[in-house]
Amino acid sequence: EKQPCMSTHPQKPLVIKTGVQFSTKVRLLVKLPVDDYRLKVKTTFDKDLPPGRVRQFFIVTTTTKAMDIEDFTSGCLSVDFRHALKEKKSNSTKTHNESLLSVTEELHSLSFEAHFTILGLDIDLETCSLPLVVISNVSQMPGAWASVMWYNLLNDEPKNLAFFSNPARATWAQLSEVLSWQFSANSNLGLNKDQLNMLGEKLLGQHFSNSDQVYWSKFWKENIPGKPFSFWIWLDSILELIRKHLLPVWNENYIMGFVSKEMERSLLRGKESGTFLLRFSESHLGGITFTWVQHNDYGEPSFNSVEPYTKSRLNAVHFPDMIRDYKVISDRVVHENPLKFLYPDIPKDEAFGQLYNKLPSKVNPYIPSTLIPWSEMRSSSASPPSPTCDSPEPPMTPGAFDMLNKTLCCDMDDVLPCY
Amino acid sequence: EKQPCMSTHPQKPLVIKTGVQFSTKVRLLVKLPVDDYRLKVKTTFDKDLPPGRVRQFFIVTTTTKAMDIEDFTSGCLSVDFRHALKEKKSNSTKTHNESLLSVTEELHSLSFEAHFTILGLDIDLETCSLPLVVISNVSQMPGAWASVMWYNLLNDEPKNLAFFSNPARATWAQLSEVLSWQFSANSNLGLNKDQLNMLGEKLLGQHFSNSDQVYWSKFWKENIPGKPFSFWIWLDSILELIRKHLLPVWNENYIMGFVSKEMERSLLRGKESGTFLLRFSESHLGGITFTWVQHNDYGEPSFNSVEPYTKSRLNAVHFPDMIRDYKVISDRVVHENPLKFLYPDIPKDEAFGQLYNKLPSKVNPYIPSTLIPWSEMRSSSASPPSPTCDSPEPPMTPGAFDMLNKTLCCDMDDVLPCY
DNA sequence: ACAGTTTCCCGTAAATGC
DNA sequence: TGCATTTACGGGAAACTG
Repeated sequence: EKQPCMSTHPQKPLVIKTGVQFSTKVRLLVKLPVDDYRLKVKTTFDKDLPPGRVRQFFIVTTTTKAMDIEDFTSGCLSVDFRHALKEKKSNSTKTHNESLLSVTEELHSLSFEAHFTILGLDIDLETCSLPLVVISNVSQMPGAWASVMWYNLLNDEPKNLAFFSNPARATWAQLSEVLSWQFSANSNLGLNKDQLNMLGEKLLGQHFSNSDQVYWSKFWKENIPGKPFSFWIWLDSILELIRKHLLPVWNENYIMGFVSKEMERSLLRGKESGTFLLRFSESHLGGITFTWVQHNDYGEPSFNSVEPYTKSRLNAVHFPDMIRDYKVISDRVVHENPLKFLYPDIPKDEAFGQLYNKLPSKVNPYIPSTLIPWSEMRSSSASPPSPTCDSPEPPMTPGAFDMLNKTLCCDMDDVLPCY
Repeated sequence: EKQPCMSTHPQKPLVIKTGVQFSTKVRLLVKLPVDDYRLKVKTTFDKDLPPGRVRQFFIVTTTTKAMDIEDFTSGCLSVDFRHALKEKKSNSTKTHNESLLSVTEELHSLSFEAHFTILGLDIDLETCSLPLVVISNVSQMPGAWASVMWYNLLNDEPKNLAFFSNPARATWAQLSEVLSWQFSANSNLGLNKDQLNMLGEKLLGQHFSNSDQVYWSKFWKENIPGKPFSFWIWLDSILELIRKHLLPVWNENYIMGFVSKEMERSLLRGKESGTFLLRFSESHLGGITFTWVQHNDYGEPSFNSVEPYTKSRLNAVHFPDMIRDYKVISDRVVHENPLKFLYPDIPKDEAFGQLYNKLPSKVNPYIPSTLIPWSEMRSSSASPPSPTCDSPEPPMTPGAFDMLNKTLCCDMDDVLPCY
């Protein structure tokens, strides 16, 4: 009969951080015959304390408020709350050992009650929020949001606060839809088939089908083999990177993002030298890199990926400007920007032109100085470079790339062996 | 008889931010005959509310606590408090108009009381802190600290909470000592005569003496002519820059810092090309720049200052590395780093060598990429450059500097005209 | 409308608890 | 001791308030 709404973190409802205000709204969906009746709603946190809860919280703000007419045409009654939660420091003897759940898997709820008497009848109204996750620091947000997504994707019983003691599995068909939705919820663009395919391989291995199941632990708890973070922590770091630093570039669909290194190479192999694509780092949290292809005199391709840019660098330099200004220097000569065509064949400035920041062209007494992204490559001593300074745009020395490829082959972590 | 101590912000005692804990300690300096007596100390904020106070605060934590034996050898009694303050939202009618003082000029106090009876005598003990400034955001810290310094430098009456309704003036002799102390309190190095002289000229004009007086308003309230900030706000931004980004460089005395542009040029004029010095920006808050001298073929010096580096860039790149890696590029040729000798004649690497960050030398599959500070200079079309690429370290083209000097002359804000 | 001031709350670092 | 979780609070930005 009553319908509660919750609003906390803008895009992350159902997660509540202690000490941070959140709003709730309760609406009475039936029209009472007496609309001037002072109908009081009382809010209770964890009214029916579920078993296995270690932490207890209470509402530090007003818990009781009278309903009011929300909309004069309908005469609907509603009430808005502005709450905040605090942990009850219980010196309880029960330790965390009984539940192997982490705090972000602990589900809570908010109950709303109202009592009134009409025509001699005592009426009790009660409603309850969807399960909530309570965190104490934003660093717990990724885990909390993972729980909210997983619960609402897979739970079909009502108010199943013990869901994570035995969490259901998601089929890839279900999960991939949610993942794409996470991107479209944070931007204007979801994930396409190819991107989802790469993510599916990451979770399920080379050959998988839509009906394959993903375990909650594989999604959130267990680290990706060889990496110090789980699948969702990795993916969420990318969502945050997009939100904070790459929104226009992502919205324009200029970031291929999720592409395996095998695929990356096979895509770039046949393209013109200087063709590049943007890809999220699989080894660093919240990193983006570009890979470009360069063909040597014999037409053999080599692939180069720049060290991923993370938020600390993107705070200092605008990402499209990085692409515009990227320089390779060898032997004191600044080579032409090796990034020429965004895959498949869009001239760089045509794609990114409208995203560049204006250069500070104001006349000022200082020599303008910026931080530019650059890479220094040393040519191998066997083939000393002869930079053609007279040429306005000297090509990269093949020697530099030979050397580079040798280096690249030393580490198999994030790069394919060079054949 | 009792001696209170206050501890708030590490280096900024007597400033209290609402909602942030601070500690106090009260020590009984006389030894009472009964040392097991439960002597309770009560804390009150603004016990004797001074007139003209618009804001009222109260202590949200424990205000009363029993003294304890601090030191068993002396048997001294003392008590430690951990307090926090909150504003009393008084719906008082008195507005802020009666006092033209800003909140950081409003002085408050903390009182400590204890009562006991001994041998039939009622004894009241009471003591009180030095005047306090209460702020609600760290952005008010510079103003608050200015008040604390000025009060403690110049007030000689006891507990003069109305001090800022008619603040005394400081002689330059007094003030310069305090300013130097601010630097030595934040680092290992105070200010020398030359640096203080530049600051004195900024406040008092070209010719001044130690007995000249500085007005409080000139020190803190009024903006420096032509600038959107006052003297202290400017100086404090530099203290913060040093604390957060330049501590080792400052401690080594490598930052001349406070030097007028006239002086800068006269110092560099006679020095070898590539001699540079480090100076704080006078036009940007919390900025540092380097100026180097370059002599052309006729022996005429030109001076170049790079756009000041502020915290956002220093967050991304370590300052000594900026000096090591600074590059000037013209016509696709990277010139030798123009910074060679730290004034007067210390080879750059000898001075900064031990301050450089290690370059990430780890082998990884990515092309290492860093942000480098660089300036691009275009040579004038009249004298096309002929970069000598065969020379391992090509000198800067004179043409580039001619062009640059023309540009420099356009703006008189922060640079001298070129003669 | 606006400037001075406070509130809000993220994000890093430190402290705490198990 | 190490890891999980909470607390602390600086700092940027929004909200408030005369």
